[in-house]
Amino acid sequence: MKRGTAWLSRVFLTAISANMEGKRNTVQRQIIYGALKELDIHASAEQVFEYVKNIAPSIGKATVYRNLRRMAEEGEIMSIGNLTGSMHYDHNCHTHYHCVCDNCMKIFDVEEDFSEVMGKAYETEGFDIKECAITFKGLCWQCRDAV
Amino acid sequence: MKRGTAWLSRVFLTAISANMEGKRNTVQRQIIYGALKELDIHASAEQVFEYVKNIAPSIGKATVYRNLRRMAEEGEIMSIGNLTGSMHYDHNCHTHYHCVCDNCMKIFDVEEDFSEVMGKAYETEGFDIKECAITFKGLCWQCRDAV
DNA sequence: GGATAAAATGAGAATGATTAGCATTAAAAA
DNA sequence: TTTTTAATGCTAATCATTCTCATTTTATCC
Repeated sequence: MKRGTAWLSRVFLTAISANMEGKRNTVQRQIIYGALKELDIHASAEQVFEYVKNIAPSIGKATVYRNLRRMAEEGEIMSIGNLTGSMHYDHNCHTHYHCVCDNCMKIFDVEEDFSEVMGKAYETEGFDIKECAITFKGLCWQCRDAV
Repeated sequence: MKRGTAWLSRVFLTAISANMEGKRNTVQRQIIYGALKELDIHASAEQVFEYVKNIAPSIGKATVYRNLRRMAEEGEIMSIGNLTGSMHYDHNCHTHYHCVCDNCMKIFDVEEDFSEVMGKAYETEGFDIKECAITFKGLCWQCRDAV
């Protein structure tokens, strides 16, 4: 049973709004972006790969890693390091930060505005700051009670 | 030419002040701690290993990784992830944060106090925050002019 | 000071995450 | 439809790190 992936574009016709000049909007890329959005848990590349396998088993692991990295570089999604040893991705691209629970390892959003923090470091360090990653570690409200 | 490492304790008699109950203060551990302090560049485990090889070529890579991880767990040194893909270590243990230059990849200290930031996240997220990692990326004052 | 128990070491194999190489496939343009 | 070349899907390779385990060494006990 040989199958292509063209039929999938009907299912996963995700509107990818970023700059695509010179790039090709492949079905795989759409599926991967869609999977990240569906998962909605700051998924790791491996988690995205597992999810994608159910939709299109022919998609290779390298394609998942490649697309996630590129999408992050192009600003279409956000990459989050320093959480669990592997890279995680977030389809939510507006500036925000993260908490990781030491117990359940779930990742939570922190929506506060820390722009004054960046300005502070800029002034005193003379460092031309492009981006700022803030990661909190601790216990989420569920695990705080359970542990 | 067979040599032990006992002679080295005279050279690297670093005062390790942390809780050592049940632990053994081996010569290797002292050398590794001393190397991290000498390097003073937020070295990676690999960099520490390279430096240590010059002092005591017999010290294995696993021992360097093992000791750095343990010392960080015990609070004797500080580990810094999310910088370059590998784990870095800092003998400076008082609370502070880091800038990484995108160009020269050097790591700089940020001495500001962000405790109010942590408090803010605690209040609004209900997250019991144990630690907070803030990493800035950008260009240092040298590279800003050179690039 | 020597015997003893257990923690720590050193060497290399194993692991996990990620990337590289390359022949093949398939978007977008002509 | 043909052409161009970016993107894919394998697999092997890489990199950082941890694991395994026989051997060594530290701290303790006599």
